[in-house]
Amino acid sequence: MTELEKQTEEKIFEAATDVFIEKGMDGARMQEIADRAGINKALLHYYYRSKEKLFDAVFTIIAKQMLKRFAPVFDENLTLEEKIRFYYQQQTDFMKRSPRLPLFILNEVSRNPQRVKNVLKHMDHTNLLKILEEQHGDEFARYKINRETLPQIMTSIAAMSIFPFVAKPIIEAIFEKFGTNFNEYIERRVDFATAFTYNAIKSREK
Amino acid sequence: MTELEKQTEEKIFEAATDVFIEKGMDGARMQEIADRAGINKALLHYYYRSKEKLFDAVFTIIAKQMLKRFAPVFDENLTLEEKIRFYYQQQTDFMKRSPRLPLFILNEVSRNPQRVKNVLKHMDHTNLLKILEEQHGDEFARYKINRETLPQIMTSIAAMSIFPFVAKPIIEAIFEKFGTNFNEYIERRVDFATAFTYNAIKSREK
DNA sequence: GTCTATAGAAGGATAGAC
DNA sequence: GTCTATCCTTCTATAGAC
Repeated sequence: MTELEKQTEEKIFEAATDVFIEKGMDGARMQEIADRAGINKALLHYYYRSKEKLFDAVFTIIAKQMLKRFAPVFDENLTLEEKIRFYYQQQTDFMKRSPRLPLFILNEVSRNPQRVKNVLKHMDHTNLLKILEEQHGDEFARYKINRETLPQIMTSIAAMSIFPFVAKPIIEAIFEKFGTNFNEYIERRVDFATAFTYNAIKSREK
Repeated sequence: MTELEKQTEEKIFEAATDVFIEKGMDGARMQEIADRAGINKALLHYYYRSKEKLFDAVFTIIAKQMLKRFAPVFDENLTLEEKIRFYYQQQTDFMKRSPRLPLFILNEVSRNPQRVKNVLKHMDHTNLLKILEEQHGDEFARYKINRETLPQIMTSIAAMSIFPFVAKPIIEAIFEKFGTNFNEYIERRVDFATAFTYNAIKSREK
């Protein structure tokens, strides 16, 4: 593959990424992707046979990149509270730069649930739970974190960080009526969510 | 307006609601709406001039119905904990019946933020904050709930209840690997979220 | 590998008969 | 009010020249 080929393919891929995230699969137009890439429609089909295949390529890469960012959560040198904070920080930083991305993924995954399975298929997940249990076994016992409550806690943490960006237009509209500023709210989000979550977990102790 | 007219218009509206929620504005097809309503495309345009206007009608009604369901949260006979539980219960019951609805709304609102403002425009919102402050002034003081932390708490509560349904395909795929069942998880969600949230709030006391 | 031109299908919208 | 037939635009995809 020559340098020029790679350049073109990459330009197409980047343009497609932008347009798909902005408009979704159904709303995206091959013409717009071609325009943004500075080439014509025919060339899109030369590199990627169809809109569907182009979308799949974009979606797979994006989803895998998102997953990769959170491996450091399993860093053993962090306390449980630090892990929680680290996760919130990573998510928030990421979504401040790509605010439309979470909704895009939720959307397309909902329309085609098979996509998630394809992405997760090649991930080493079997040990993640064990790693957490080994690193924080005593805390898990003290706070009654088990195979029943851990899913509740983890989805709550994901929810707390992702939802504000997914529901941004609604939150902004409501905040406007009460004189609250969305950006200031986000600036405080990591601190608040970390304390809120960790306090909730700690108070499970009896 | 005759009974038959109303019947047809309603059949169209209901079919459109189903299709729009399932496919979104971009993915929906007038032909499919006509088929499901048992009429032809021309009649769609007779009642609603365009796809856009049909969509607007559907979206406005749905959004207003959703908002209406939560007025009882401001019932003065409930304690703060009961209010939180009531909200989680309402949301969860609602989304168990219409699981695709929250993502639909988030999606379309994100693509056209003006829609939220149109829906909120006719709502009496100015007093909601005052009502809450009057009913729970002492708890607000004790737990340091103010105009800065209340938005954090309320978005957290919304997140905890809505996110599991919005991210259902992802959560299900991950749960599957760990042998967790989504429906059982949801059955426990109201209890867990209520305790989690209320504990987090209480632990703000110093 | 990249372009122009166009095929072919689908979708929204309308005209006109009943 | 409801239908059939059709217009017109838009979109994906391909053929063929360079």
